[in-house]
Amino acid sequence: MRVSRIQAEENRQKVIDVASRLFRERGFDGIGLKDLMEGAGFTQGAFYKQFASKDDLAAQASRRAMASAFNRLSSAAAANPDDPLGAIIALYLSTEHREERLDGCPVAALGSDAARQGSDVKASFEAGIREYLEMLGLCVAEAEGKDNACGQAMAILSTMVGAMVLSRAVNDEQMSKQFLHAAAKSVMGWSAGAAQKGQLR
Amino acid sequence: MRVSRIQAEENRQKVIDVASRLFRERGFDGIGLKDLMEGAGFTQGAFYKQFASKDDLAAQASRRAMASAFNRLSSAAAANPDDPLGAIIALYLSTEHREERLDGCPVAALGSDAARQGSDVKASFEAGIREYLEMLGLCVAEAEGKDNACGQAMAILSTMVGAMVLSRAVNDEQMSKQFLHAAAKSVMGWSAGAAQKGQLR
DNA sequence: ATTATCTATAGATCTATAGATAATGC
DNA sequence: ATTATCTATAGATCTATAGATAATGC
Repeated sequence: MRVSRIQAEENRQKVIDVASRLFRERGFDGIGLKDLMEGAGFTQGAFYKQFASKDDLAAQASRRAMASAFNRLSSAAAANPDDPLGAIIALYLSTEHREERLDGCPVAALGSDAARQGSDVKASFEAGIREYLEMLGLCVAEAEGKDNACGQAMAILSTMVGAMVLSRAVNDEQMSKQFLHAAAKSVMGWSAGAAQKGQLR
Repeated sequence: MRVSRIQAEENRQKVIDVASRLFRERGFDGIGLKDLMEGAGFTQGAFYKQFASKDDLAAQASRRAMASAFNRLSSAAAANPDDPLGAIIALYLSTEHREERLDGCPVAALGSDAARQGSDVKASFEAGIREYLEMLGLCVAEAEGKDNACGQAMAILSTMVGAMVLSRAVNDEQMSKQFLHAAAKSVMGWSAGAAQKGQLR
């Protein structure tokens, strides 16, 4: 039954990966250790040799989820050097992202929950949010000069997170889409695409 | 043990009031029927004569919470007829609101959770969000003409909700405040105060 | 007679721990 | 000898129901 140290570490990583997805889908309180461990292919008994507590896993899974979401946005930006912010906005405020809580932005999927968690989980969110802001700040500075790029990055992120939360909290598909479109239109003003079209604010 | 019909209805309302607060504080999955009923001064056994299920209470409590939050914002707007939007923004994006999940905006406190709930809870959120948008749309139209007031109301609400969620998801007090300030600065552009100062976008 | 609330409980699930098992690592 | 994972279980809690109690409403 015992596996090698290397295998054990791989297994631990597997649990973190699975948890980072299942927490986003069901919430920190919406899934138990049994389902989390079985989702990774283990029994519940193995949990406490891998993690100190459910909170411990929540903090590590949050960090992993934030890093994964950052990489997706960052890749989209890198693939569109002419308008990196436009690419990020289009990806974040898409109906595909809205439908995909499992692999989407953890702030939108778990932000309200995170407020109720301990400081370890919040530290994971904070670290990921700082990465988000750095990325957005660079885009804004590139398009518009670096005057208060940090504040503008915060405003852009707020608008995108809020629009995604709102679009997922209603039944009406039309209203849901309108939130995404209205937010995209609003934050696009900061992008290079808009700047080129003379829509600078 | 039995009480009058009138008293029974008052008791039911009391449970909804208490639940609207406790759900905001602990999340839909973070508090059980026993604590909810005891918070209202009853035992758990009385629950199913008052409500069909926990989901049923969640939907009714969400509606109550949205109505209560709308009233607070609406009152602030009415008390400042010169700049109603400015008053709403100042109240929503305050550190007091951030600290007060229990009585604050349910979208910020439970938005991520609502996405995982059934259509009844989402209907409650949707109805409240429509009230929010109507109020914001009127403010925008008043200050700036009614061209696309609805879309601007959606963008403003998205920015405010997102900033509150973000400000509650991090440990760093400075960063938390910066989200509120950056969002306020961003959405203030739509207010009458800004319009009077020639800061129209 | 009806019923709002109570006490009590069923049956499921939750987090966490204990001890068994079987493979690794020294 | 150590230990990663397993089975099993403790003790708490969850949603929901059943039956008792005592007051209302006819």
